[in-house]
Amino acid sequence: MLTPTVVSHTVRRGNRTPVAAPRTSTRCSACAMRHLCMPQGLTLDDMPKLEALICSARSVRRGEAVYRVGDPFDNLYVARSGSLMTVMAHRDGREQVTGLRLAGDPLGLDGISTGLHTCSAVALEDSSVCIIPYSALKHMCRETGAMQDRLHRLMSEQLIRESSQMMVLGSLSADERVAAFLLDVSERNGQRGYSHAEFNLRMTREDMGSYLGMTLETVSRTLSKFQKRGLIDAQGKLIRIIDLEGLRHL
Amino acid sequence: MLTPTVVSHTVRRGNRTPVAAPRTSTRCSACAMRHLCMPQGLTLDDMPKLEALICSARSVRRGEAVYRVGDPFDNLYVARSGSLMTVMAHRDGREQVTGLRLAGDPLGLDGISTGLHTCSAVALEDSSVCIIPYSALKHMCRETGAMQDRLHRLMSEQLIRESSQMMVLGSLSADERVAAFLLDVSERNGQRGYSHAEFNLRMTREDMGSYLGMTLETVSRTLSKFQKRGLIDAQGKLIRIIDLEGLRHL
DNA sequence: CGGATCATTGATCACCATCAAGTCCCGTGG
DNA sequence: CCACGGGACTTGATGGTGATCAATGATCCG
Repeated sequence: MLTPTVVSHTVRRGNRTPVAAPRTSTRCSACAMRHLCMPQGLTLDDMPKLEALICSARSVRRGEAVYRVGDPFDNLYVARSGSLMTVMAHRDGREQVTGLRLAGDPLGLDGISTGLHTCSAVALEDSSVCIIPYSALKHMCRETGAMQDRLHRLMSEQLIRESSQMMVLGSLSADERVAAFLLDVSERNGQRGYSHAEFNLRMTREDMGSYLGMTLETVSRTLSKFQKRGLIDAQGKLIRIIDLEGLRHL
Repeated sequence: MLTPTVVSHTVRRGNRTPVAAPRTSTRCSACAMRHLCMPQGLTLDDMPKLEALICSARSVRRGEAVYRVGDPFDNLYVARSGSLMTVMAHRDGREQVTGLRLAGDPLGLDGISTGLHTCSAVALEDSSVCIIPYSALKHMCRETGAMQDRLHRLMSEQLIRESSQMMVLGSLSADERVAAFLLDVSERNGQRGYSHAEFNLRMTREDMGSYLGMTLETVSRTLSKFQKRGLIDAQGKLIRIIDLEGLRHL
């Protein structure tokens, strides 16, 4: 179902991306803190502890991986700017996109159970991620209940997100899948203070197809169909949702 | 894609199951402890704390739900005997099986993020589950690192399990899906000390189809095909795997 | 501009859903 | 005990959705 050309997501972005991209690494306590902790209301007393969590940032160029399948797990990450996707592989080499991560979304939680990453996280555009050493985070969770809550919630949210995607893949038609995907991205964009109606989807049609369990041709055809029906306006990766309700009703 | 008859999993089991089944509730510290904690090696010092985690058991009859979509989340559960499935619903009422839980598997982790359960957990046969109050567990995780590790690992394992299922749904053919499912059940059965080769699959063909994103007819046909090829021997719900390698190679 | 990737659209075909019988199995009641 | 009834399962026939193959057009970036 997936074409062999998907096999290496780092390479296929073309020769533009050098194998070893420069990694700027700067202190960035405020960043992960805001996303990982603040929303749930830490007390002022917690702030010093919070500062103790060593947290740096890292840039990833388009097509580059934050981590790959099989890499040892030491850190969690939080997308800070840009967007990334997670990719998983079968034994036989077939790959599938398993998730889209926007700013504020966590990355790497899957590595906790075995100590190895079971998927790769690839940047869809030049992005940056916050690095959160897992051991430090664990330590902090034992001191600060709010942090513990926040981590549990993050994991649980991720579980729900994946269950929902299982439903998309298991019971929706091609049209419904594409619509559901657009609505999901729209909503998440809105939650981040951007437009519900217009966004730049950095994934290729092939990535979308892989994520939605269909071929790139069907994705393209479906988007064209939606456009003809006046549901969306798609100019390549730039997508504008015209009739939100129409999309919701199929 | 899913027939309307799936809508109510509790009712459809027939009139045999009374609406309100009796719930035996007994102390059962040892049970959840063993599954949730012991494997990761708690020290002897931890045992008293462990005992403090109030944990009781509950019986669920075939077709009955441990919890339902929308129920308030207070407890985690661990399947103790029998087997259960998790079921999720769309807005429009369509339902899909999202997971199969055997003895030792956790239930309810999805409820942490919102405080409400987002799926239902329905018993596939008369079963029992351990009840673990989440607040007590949280408290204990802050005292005992081993417990914290264990909980994180459970959640992470669940994430991996769901990602894998996303791959099954997104990139495998009908034959491959059924084979993957049989191999998964076989392996998990083996891990529990039962036979790799022979097991009683309590799900109906419809449940399997729902879980695998296909119709019950296709499930049935696929199993028949496997039988003709000498890969398995299926007598209704009793399934014996004859050629494990054959299944692995498609 | 030139080369490669990405996207669109068309034509054909295969897989699997759907519809439809008919059988098996089990629990219940006559 | 056997007949009955209903759900579960199997199997067949047919059609539709989406995959596949193919060719062209758009876009991006060096």
